[in-house]
Amino acid sequence: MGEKVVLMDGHSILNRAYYGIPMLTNREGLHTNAVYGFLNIMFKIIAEENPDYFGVAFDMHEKTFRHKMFEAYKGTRHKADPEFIEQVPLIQDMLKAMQVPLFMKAGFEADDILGTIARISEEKGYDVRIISGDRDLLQLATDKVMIRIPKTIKGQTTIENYLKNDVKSVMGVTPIEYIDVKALQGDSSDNIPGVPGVGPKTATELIVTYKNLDNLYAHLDEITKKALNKNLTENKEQAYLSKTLATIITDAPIDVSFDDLKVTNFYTKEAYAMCKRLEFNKLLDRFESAEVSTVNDYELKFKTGLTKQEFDEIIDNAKGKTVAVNVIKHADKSVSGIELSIVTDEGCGGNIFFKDNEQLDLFSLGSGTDMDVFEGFIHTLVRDTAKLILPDAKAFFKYVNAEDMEYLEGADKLEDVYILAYLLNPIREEYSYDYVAAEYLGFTVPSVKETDVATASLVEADIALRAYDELLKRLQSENMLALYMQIELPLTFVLDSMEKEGIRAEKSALKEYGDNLTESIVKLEKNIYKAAGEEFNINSPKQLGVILFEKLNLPNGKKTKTGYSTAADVLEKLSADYPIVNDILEYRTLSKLKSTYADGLINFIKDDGRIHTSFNQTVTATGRLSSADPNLQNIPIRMELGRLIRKVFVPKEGYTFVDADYSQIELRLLAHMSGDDNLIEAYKSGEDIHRMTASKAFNVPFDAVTDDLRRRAKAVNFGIVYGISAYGLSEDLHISQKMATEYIENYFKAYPKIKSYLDGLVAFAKDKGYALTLYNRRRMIPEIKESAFMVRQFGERVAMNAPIQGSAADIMKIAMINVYKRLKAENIDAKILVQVHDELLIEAADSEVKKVYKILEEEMCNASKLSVDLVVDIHDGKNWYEAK
DNA sequence: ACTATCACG
DNA sequence: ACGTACGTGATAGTC
Repeated sequence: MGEKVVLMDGHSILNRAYYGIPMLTNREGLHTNAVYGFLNIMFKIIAEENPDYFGVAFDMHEKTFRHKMFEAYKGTRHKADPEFIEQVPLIQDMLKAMQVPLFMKAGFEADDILGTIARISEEKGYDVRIISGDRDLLQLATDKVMIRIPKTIKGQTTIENYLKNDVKSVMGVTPIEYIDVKALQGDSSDNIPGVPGVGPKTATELIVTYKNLDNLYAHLDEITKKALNKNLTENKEQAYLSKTLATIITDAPIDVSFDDLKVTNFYTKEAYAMCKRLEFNKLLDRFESAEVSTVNDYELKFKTGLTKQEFDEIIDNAKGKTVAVNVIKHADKSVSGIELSIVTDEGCGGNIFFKDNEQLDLFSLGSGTDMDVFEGFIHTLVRDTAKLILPDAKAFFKYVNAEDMEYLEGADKLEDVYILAYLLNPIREEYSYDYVAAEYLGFTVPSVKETDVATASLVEADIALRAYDELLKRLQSENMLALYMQIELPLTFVLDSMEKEGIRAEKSALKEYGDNLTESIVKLEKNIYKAAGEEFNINSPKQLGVILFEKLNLPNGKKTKTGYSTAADVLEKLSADYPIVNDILEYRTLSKLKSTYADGLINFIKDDGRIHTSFNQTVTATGRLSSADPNLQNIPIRMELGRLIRKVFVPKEGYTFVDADYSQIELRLLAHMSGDDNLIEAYKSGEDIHRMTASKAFNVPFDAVTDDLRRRAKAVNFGIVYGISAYGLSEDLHISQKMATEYIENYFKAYPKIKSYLDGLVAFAKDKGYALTLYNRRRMIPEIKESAFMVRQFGERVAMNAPIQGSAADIMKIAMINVYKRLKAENIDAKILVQVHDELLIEAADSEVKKVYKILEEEMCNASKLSVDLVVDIHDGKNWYEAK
């Protein structure tokens, strides 16, 4: 077997990949789908061919010399997406990093380079494979030169292979004749004019008969079709010109050194770093992990697994210093315990592991001797350091006792690195230390997967220490320092308090609620099976779809990617005519309540009888909090049956729930931020805002607004806040898009400044790439610069929504901090337990309820001074149901 | 790991 | 023509 040369057509494969793979972007906002697809095709080919020589050819520029000669035909060539163009240098850099030779030559297309190298290779007796997405290359096929055309359909890549004979059997002409076919039929994407009126079929027929242009024109008189004959005659010159354009040059003046083409090692450290940067995590497996540590300048100088004595010394050394501290609870199958890592600003650091035989409980640390030592270390770190740099302050607080927490709150010596990173770009999935290292320090560091937990926790501390200064600087230059110092950082203490406090939930009541549900569910199940004529899994949308739309033949409206849609809005349309559908809807409701709430919540009730959720501060794109494990921000309320669950949330004995929620805070913010006089006046009048909107937008006297009209106006108000679209509104109100458009126009007529305000938000985001809230919180909107219409429109809606939703979040956070501080300062026996975006739930000693009302009212209303008043509704009760 | 669905603001 | 309201998290089923 001779040696093998594999050549890739860079642009064309990149282009195939671009259109074949869904859009991907990395955290820098670089588009990477084409690069990713290219590499996958490349690896597949290399695995199949195992070549001795490998290279990739690129066009020098979008328009090459040969085509510049014929400027006239340029018009048909449509401009490539910027998202594609951006990836050309990326793949070239990647290939260079992989030691793959690139071929480019001014004045020649990639085709010419491929043709030339293929010819030389064949002359040397090598087998040649050319990988391209372009059938033009077929003219290069011989018995030794195979053209391979990959096609990616639904993620599956199949490859068409053409040797000389394959071209003949598939295209009907030989590779050489194929040039003349192209000359006749033309190719608009390649600016080859061809002969008017001659398409692929006629062109092939003609060349099959006459073999080439010369012979065709020599026998022109044999062409009996009048129009065809005329076209060929009149466009003879253009046909020959087209042939020149279509012919791939095989003797381009390029130096081909087969030494350079020799395949060496693709998996270099540079390539590894690039894959990391582009976030091609699946490809990283191909690299030996030994490369990792040598990728860049990062070096971990500290040791893991220190003894108590060794760590003692390091802690001693840390006194009075700036220290990064990281605590990781580590629950492996074999060992459970805590990793404690610290790094000081004077180059000292280390890690120690505290083994715990029993399962660690966050809310009551074990009392073994090891735990005593651990607690001693934490105490010293809290009290005796000058500054604490924490990757995740709230997580750290879980290991700090109440007294030390008091001290910390007053000490002003904290930085939270992940909050800093979150504020700089809140749309990240996560803020892991390897992200911070790569984004803000330019280091590639081993991720937890690539190393062990101990090392990872130490690296995390190290990165936190190295990064916080840079992060603060960036925050300052973006005018976000106040947001960080006055809102987010103080809030960590409030959230910590809420999480530690938890909320009491009655296990027995929850159990009873669940049992009642089960009874109803069983009955519904029976009905459904009977109506369906068989038993099936009602929870499976797939099986349900088959039963409803195939077996029972119900009229089906919408479809999803995977099959029939059985979503509630689809089923609701059918429920009037088919009783089974009603039962299914009810079954859905009940099983949701049972699985997520009744059964779900019971597992979260701890020994103290309370549920301790996590309020996440670095999750949402807009600045809101989120709640998880369990989510206490989506406890049912809209339907009575679900709402009853709130009765299991109760205050401890002698205490009462006080619940306060902002009235229409987002709409009030819209009034303030847009400065629309009509909306501001509407609020100042104190009238029902939806009724007012209906009256103004639908041109009806205020008192004549019907409930239905009010409902529609309310939907428009919501729509405005979401970043209005006629489609969305029409779906929501079940009206035509035309009607919805009319509603929106009327709305903007009623509130003219809102229109210009929203337009301004979109323009701002288009210009800057982000949106801002009242308190300078930033939301990146990369979508707004995309060329894909849908994506860009989404970006525009986000640009309208983020400032409103985000400002409401800012204000609520300020209110939380102030309420928290007031309760503390005035020594009131009451604690904030839960926040639900515009609502605060407080557990107050019965005797303190009145004071708590006052504090909530004052602090929530005065959290921000707007041109319309902030209004708060407050209730109290002996459970969450009553208090709301 | 991904999709569909549905609970909340 | 494109085919969606903004922001979350949990569950069950499917691959």
